Amino acid sequence: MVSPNPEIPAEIEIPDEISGLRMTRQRQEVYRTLMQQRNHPTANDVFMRVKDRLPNISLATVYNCLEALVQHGIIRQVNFDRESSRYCPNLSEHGHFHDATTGVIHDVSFKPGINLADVLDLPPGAIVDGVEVTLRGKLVSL
Amino acid sequence: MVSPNPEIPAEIEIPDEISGLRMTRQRQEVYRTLMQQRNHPTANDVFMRVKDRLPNISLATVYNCLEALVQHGIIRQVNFDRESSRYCPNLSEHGHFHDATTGVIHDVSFKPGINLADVLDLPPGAIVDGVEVTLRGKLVSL
DNA sequence: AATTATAATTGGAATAATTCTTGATATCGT
DNA sequence: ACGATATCAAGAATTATTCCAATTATAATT
Repeated sequence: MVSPNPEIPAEIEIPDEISGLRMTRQRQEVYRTLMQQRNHPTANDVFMRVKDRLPNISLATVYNCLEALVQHGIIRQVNFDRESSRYCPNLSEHGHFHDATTGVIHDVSFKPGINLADVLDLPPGAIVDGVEVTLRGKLVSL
Repeated sequence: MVSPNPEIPAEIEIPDEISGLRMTRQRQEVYRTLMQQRNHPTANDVFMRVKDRLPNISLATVYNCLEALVQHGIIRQVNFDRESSRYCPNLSEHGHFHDATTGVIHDVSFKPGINLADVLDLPPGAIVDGVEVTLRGKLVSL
């Protein structure tokens, strides 16, 4: 069931509910923003973008929406050191390369057939349910 | 050259200088704490422990010392989501497994011969100078 | 050893991201 | 439509960390 609201252009159609989460107008717009601008925005970035479509939305609501989406496994929250959290709709298992010169964050996938747990010496009995791989460095032109 | 100060028990002897960083009394005590209690303390944890030996030390100084030690590659700063930073004197390349039930953080090393860059599809031209691998999960008794 | 220069330390104020609170709105089930 | 529940908005509160200005300690120079 897609949203019938004519105000919402159909570029990206967002269901009324995802993984049991009711997709309110605010959550839709937050989610749409992440789907459209895949450059790992912060909560504040999302807030500014969403305001074009929902001028009355508050930053607290953006935080609430992002949290709800993260909680329901619809998006991922990404942290670099102590900087503001960033959000990303790419659910495939991947890491992030943070280019120090441009500040751009690149998604980094694992080579085919690689399972991170296989290359690590985990403590016995460890059941992993979340992995974060973060690389920092420079991107030089070849 | 080790510290001749008789107030400092010799359990762990700390040089006057490490990697070009002058080891003041405060930096020594901060570093000693990390070497002795290897459970990834926060700045505040370190502060409370160091106060036993240096009752006048300030939290700002602990932050300054930790930053100086990190900057000089003497210790590592570890971040879990948006929690307070934690600090760790284990300089070998390793990741961290965060046990959700106990809150304990376990160091996780790579299996021998594994180079993280080899299992990732890095963007072309990427020069990596810092890696962080964080796992979250549970530790079950076998 | 005294003097100057430089670096480190303190304590408190300032900052920034995020969370909390409360009252208003919207949505759902009956 | 009605009451119960969930969500939202606005701003206050919180928390980790950084900044600042004044003092103290260390190092370098004479």
